[in-house]
Amino acid sequence: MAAGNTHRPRSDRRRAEIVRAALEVIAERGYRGASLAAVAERVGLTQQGLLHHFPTKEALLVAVLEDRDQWDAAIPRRDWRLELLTSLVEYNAMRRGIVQTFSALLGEAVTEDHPAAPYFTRRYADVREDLAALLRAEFGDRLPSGLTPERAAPLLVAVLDGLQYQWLLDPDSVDMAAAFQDFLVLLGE
Amino acid sequence: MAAGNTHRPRSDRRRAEIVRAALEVIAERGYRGASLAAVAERVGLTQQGLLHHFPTKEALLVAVLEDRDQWDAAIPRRDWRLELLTSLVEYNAMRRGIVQTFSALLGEAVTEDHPAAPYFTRRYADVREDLAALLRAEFGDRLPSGLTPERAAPLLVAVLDGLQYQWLLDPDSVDMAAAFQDFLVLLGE
DNA sequence: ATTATCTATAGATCTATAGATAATGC
DNA sequence: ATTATCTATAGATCTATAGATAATGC
Repeated sequence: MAAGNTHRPRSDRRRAEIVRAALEVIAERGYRGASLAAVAERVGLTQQGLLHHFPTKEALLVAVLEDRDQWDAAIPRRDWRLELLTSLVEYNAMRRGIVQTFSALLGEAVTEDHPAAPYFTRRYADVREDLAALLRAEFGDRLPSGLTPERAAPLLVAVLDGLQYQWLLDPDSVDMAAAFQDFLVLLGE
Repeated sequence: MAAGNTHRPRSDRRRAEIVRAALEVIAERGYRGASLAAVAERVGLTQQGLLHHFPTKEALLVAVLEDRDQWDAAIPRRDWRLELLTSLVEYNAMRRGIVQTFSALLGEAVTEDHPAAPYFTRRYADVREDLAALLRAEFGDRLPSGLTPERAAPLLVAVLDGLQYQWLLDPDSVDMAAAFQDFLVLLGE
């Protein structure tokens, strides 16, 4: 029901190429600054050729956001553990591009009527909920520090995002993985 | 030596009006999305009239960033205390516009060659340093949790920034001030 | 005189539509 | 036949420059 991507394999491959190129261009220039022509050029198409696969710029953005969800879905968020978060941060430190794409999009999403705003709003609500569940599974109704899982969850998300910005601006001064580990110790003791 | 703004008071007032309008437009559309015409219209000028006061769009951005530094400088960062940070967060929760402006700029600043990137890189290095000094003054060389001030500082910055994004996206679901207070408890016990 | 503002405009972009041609898959 | 891609182009913008006019301050 959700699929429908076994027929037209050629087209699907093209779309995947375009989405990947869009991720790159958004990392470099943000969504508003990303031109369809720049994305098209990266896959050897004209801008009009690209619009055959995605009828509008916004449709391309939607595909980019869905693509990210698929990555994450490799491991259902319900099954996350704290150690998994640590390795996620370590993994992210090795793929600057993708971190930059989504940090740039998050920043833009707080401006008025941004097409990615509903996505991020929903996503963060979900992530907070899932992380609270994770913390409850790990620690019960109170963390060692006395916080409830529901109050710790937004802090966990904030640390993850906030560290990314500091790291992107100055990778040599900020050790994302070590800092995140410090925060986990804080939460857990 | 740094001043030179007592003569031409009329011009300075105009520039201040323009900077304020620019803050608003950047909050709504980001820097790349903010057109000089939109800023000009807000102060009753043509776009070309605005360029008399700021010769380029980038010069206007620089003025916006300097304006922010002046706000902060009302209380020198060296004199900050933890309680002051708490009231800063409470204050920020009452001025969404300015938070939105700088959250949008921070997001854009991680894209390539963004004119605000050097500003944020330097600023965060400074803020981390000053917050480490603050924590050392408050707790000594080890926080109660065992962290050094230098390791706690980037977490503090990350929580401040990260909470702002969650709050901007969904103010009803995130109590910025309460969450920040929770984090301070975590740090201090 | 100097400063502030305006009109006119060059020169780049950008997204999206229309319609023609080339390539692919039954 | 259908899908993919291209050329041509409309219609908006955008920043910045040039040069004229209006307002201000000695």
